[in-house]
Amino acid sequence: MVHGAVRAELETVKAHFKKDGLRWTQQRELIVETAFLTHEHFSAEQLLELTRLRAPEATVHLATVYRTVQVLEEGGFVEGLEVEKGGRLFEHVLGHEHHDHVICLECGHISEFHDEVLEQGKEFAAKKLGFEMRRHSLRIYGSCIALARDGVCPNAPAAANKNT
Amino acid sequence: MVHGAVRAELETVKAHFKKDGLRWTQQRELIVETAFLTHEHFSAEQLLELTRLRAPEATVHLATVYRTVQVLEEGGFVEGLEVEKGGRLFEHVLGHEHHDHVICLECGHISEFHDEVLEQGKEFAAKKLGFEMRRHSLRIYGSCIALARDGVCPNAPAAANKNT
DNA sequence: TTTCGTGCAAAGTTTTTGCAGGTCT
DNA sequence: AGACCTGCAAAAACTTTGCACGAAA
Repeated sequence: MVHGAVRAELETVKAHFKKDGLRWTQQRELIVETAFLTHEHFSAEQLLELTRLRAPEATVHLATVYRTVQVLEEGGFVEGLEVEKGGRLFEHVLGHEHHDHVICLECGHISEFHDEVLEQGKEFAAKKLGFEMRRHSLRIYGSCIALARDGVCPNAPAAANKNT
Repeated sequence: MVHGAVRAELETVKAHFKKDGLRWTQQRELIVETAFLTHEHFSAEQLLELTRLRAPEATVHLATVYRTVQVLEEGGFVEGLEVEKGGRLFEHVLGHEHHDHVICLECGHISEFHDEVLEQGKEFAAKKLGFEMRRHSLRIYGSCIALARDGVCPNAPAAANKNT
């Protein structure tokens, strides 16, 4: 089930592909849909699994996921997040307000937050340097919010990936 | 030539190693010295090359660099910086004031800056979330400062690595 | 039908690991 | 001597690429 906002954005992506003479294939549609439906950060491998779950009958290959995500990133539809171990994680943008990340050093869990004061501070700092800011990434590392609150890390030591 | 500040820090690192029952070998000393003498971000491979330049007679292997950098990172003597392509870059900390990074999307050049307003903003934002901040990383991507100023990217397209 | 995309497998990168011999304490 | 390190090579983990066939325009 693809609800309104996702459907609209899907059209935008489709238009973007067509504009560049790229084809809108079954695989691409599935991958993009899945990326937009996922409210988590995902690796290429996870996105593949999620896509296959949604469409077990279709054939989708990891290489295709990589290729599609690359186009999406260039188009500004998803953003990559480099992490310390393993490869990169992605998240859709889909008109989201920019947000920063809070990463638990214990379990790898990633939370998001938005702080207007910080946003203005970045804007100002970049301007002061005469630097043309295109995008930015702030990550705060420490102990999980839930860990601090409940005394328990909801994501067990071995469960850094969570896509349910 | 190892000047004062580096020498002092070297002793600190050495003490840290010994405290943990780790040995202070010729390789480790060379690698750590080199890391502290370098005022640039370096990859493991670059650190190896720099070390070999400083001590052509010694034998140092890439695996040893990785192992040493790992210990240094755990001890808080260097910090890793995940980058979009290829592996991670490192930089020594050596009592430096914390700084943020400005990365040119054209040439990959990394500049640094420090902004007290931003620092306080991060502190405040983390506190507001009840998150225990251990460290943080802010990166602003855009066009090189020098590019904006001079109209020329000082680091030619193919020269993302610069360690002189 | 022409062009582009896909699956597959192979190659590329960067980082980690097992092992046997060498070095530090 | 004993524990820890190192170089080497092989393995791992992640991503990219060449190619022949299949799908989109």
